[in-house]
Amino acid sequence: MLILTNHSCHRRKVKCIAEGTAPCKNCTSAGLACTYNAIPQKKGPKGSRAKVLSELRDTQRNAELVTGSSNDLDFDRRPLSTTFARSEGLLPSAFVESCIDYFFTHVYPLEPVLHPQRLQEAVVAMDRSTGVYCMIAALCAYLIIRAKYKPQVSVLPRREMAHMSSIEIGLVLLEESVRIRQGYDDRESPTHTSVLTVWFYSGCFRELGRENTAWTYLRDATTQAQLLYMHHEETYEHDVLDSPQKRVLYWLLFISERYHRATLEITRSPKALTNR
DNA sequence: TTATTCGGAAATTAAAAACA
DNA sequence: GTTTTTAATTTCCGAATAAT
Repeated sequence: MLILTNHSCHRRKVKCIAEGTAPCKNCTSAGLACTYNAIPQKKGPKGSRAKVLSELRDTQRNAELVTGSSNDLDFDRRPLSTTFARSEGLLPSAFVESCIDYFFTHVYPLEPVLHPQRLQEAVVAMDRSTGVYCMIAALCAYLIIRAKYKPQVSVLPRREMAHMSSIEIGLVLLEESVRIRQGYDDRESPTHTSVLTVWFYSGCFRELGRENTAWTYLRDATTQAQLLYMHHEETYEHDVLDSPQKRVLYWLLFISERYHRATLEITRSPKALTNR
């Protein structure tokens, strides 16, 4: 939920003494314009109230994943399905909308990589476009795995997911996106959507501790961005609506790539390895 | 002495759980 | 269905601090 708290009394934590339509006393005495520019957040509890129980389940399942005692989600070794067909009902609209809501509340303030209108357009186009479907699935996986989004039981795509940890749900979505993307080749004509998709993959795999996979996807994303001339300012001129978001995406890729490269150099170079 | 800041208690609100 | 409980945000009191 977007918060725009600009009211001086609220900021100052003082009681707003307004008399009719005139500016309030605090603003008048402080010489401030008396404006109330706030969109209040929804009050009340969010998510399941059985918080402790679901948290315990989640922690236990995640621990199992790390120790490898549960091998049914071993992403590296499990062969991907040979078909590239979409899994039935994996991205119902209620679930996607809840993810989008979370994205704009928790991720967008730090990583504004997608314009709200563009994302809504993508949701509409999801059914007929494989690339967009992959991006939305990747975004949802990214939110769950990387941004720690825990969807409410009521919005989950499948009933059996109520008994899965959030990481497991994220993995299902990530696998779906990666698998479907393998069925079509967008390398010859990368798009902003495909860059985003791969950027989300990279974030997911990094969070999962698959550094090499994350790095490969990050390089893929930067290459695509370069092919799209995202490093040229003229690229943004013809469509200004989401150009700020595209710029942010480009710079995030650029910074992450450099950072990752430096990290690899420090931790994995032959010299670093012999010094251990 | 007066003005301002801000920690946090109290009030308010809304969603989930419990109940009939 | 209604009521209760719980968990979230909002308000703003008043102590601490800064400015004059």
